[in-house]
Amino acid sequence: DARLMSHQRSDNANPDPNTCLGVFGLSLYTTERDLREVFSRYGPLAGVNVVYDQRTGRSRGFAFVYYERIDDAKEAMERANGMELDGRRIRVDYSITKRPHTPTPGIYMGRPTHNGGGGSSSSSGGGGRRRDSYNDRGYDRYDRYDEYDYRYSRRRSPSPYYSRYRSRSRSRSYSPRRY
DNA sequence: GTTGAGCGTT
Repeated sequence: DARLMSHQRSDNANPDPNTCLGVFGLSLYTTERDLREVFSRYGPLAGVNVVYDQRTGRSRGFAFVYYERIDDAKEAMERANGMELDGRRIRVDYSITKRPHTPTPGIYMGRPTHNGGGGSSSSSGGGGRRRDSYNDRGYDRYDRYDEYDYRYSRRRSPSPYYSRYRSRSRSRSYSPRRY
């Protein structure tokens, strides 16, 4: 099939050039500051994010480095890939994902359809909001959340356990006075 | 101060 060779599609092995680089194989002790020092050689950075394990709080051994210019990202990719950092051979590539996922609200994601006119609401909910191929490629689902109405995400009153715990520790902190 | 495949939250 000749068409297979015709144009190269970006997949996980061949991400498209991007201002966001994924850096893998890091030492657990490599910090964002360390990464800044190294990667800012190739151009001004827009940000650095080491990915931490949520439970332990320690580095998961990879990070994302954001450049302001793609050309700098490209150069950094070529020069820093395979370099040794804190005793580890690091792998640098264009990131396939662009951002941390926005924490899932766990609730209704639609917009309230406050139709002022009050007519017959026929096709408001369903399928109309397809964007483009953006979402398919792991680009931001982010913006969608920006339009999100946070009134619906507000939590209910704090759990009874919390208040009990509070009052107990509170009362404990009152040290009984001696005479 | 574990390693080591791996694309994401504080």
